[in-house]
Amino acid sequence: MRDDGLFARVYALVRRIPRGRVATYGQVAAMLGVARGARAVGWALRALPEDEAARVPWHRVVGTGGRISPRGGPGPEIQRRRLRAEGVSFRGTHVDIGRHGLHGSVTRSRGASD
DNA sequence: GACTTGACTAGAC
DNA sequence: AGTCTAGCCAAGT
Repeated sequence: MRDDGLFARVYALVRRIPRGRVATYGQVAAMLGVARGARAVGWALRALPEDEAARVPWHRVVGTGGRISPRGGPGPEIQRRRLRAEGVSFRGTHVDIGRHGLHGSVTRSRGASD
């Protein structure tokens, strides 16, 4: 399997998250095959270069329950604003993941044999 | 190969 | 609902 590092895999998956929809770190990790790699996913996004951030909708990735992780910068603020711009409903400080969560839309359309 | 760090998660207070 | 602790995973040093 391509060991391009977890980054490429995370980016590729996050990139195909439909607009107006959000996924959790754990969800992304699970789809990548790393059941408890939620933290690893966060690591990948933390290392997300600006040039990649331009094409990767990192703002569509939130924590469990739709909560936005406090990375200690203007990040959360921008993320929330961007999600809102996509029509995502917010329940206070958390995203209404029950309504915008991935219902299986990100289905990997790659070969059935990965 | 061991230690440290971090955009995580679930459970307890 | 907010805060703390313990457990997990991958990458960096």
